[in-house]
Amino acid sequence: MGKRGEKMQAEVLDALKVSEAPMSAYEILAALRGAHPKIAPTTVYRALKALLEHGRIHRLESLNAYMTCQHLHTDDAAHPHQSVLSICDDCGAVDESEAPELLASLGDMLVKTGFQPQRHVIEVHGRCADCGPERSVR
Amino acid sequence: MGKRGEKMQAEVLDALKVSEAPMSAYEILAALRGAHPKIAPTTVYRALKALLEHGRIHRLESLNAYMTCQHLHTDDAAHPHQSVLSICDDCGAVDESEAPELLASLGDMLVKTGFQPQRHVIEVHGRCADCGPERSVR
DNA sequence: TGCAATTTGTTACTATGTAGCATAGGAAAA
DNA sequence: TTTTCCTATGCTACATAGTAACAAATTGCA
Repeated sequence: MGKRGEKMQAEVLDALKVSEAPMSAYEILAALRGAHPKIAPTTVYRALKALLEHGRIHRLESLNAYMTCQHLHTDDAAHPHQSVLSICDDCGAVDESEAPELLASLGDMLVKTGFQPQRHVIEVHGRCADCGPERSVR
Repeated sequence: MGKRGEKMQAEVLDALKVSEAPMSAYEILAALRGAHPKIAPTTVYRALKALLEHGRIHRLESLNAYMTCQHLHTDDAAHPHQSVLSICDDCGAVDESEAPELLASLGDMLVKTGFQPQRHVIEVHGRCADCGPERSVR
């Protein structure tokens, strides 16, 4: 296993940890420009790919953005998993929940039709508790 | 209500109906080049937006692509709804299922945390019945 | 030390989506 | 019928997201 990529991955992960909301790849790129003036998109995407494979981050398909995985990670235990992501369209905050029964019943339903599930994308848009019920004024 | 947009929308919808698999906006653009040599992306995106709002098509967030809604539509009844989309990564076919109980329990779970759901994105990647269980050779 | 493997840099490109403004054509009022 | 207005479309340009291909550098190991 190559360890050389880990420095860049750590910097990308730090950028994501600092941010409240998910970041697009190009926002990460901009954040790293300070330390690496010549950094290119390719470098960021390579780090993101590795982090995704290790389950350290999630990609938000409906936002084209990335966030850190909120579940516990020991340094060496890579554990990719399936989550439900709830996205506040008002403040941009995203929360991650596990819902094993729900995923199981979703899987069961599809298996009955002959479909073999491999990856779930479950993203719910709405308003988070902090932003409260629909306000007319934003 | 303006009716002028409907011609373009119908042509986009037809292109999607003809296709087995979902199409990207630019594939639709290419398909319409025959009838409209000078068509620009903007036009296609405007038609897609209107069709989405009327529930005639779905956007696949994890593919950046669009497909027709497989549920019945009378010509005037616009009924946007929430579906589960199962996407075959082998042949590209997408199937749409309704799962009201599942969506309800997902919603309930989030509401308990104070989150107010407004739009669900549920896309499951895997292999469809036709493509069968995992083949080593593709 | 020197070779092999892999990361990173670099350039260029493809894909996806939007802004802004001019124009045209239909609906509705005069 | 003619004018006015609203909105769809055409059009140019741009913004954002992601990838390919190859060169240069760095590390591990013989």
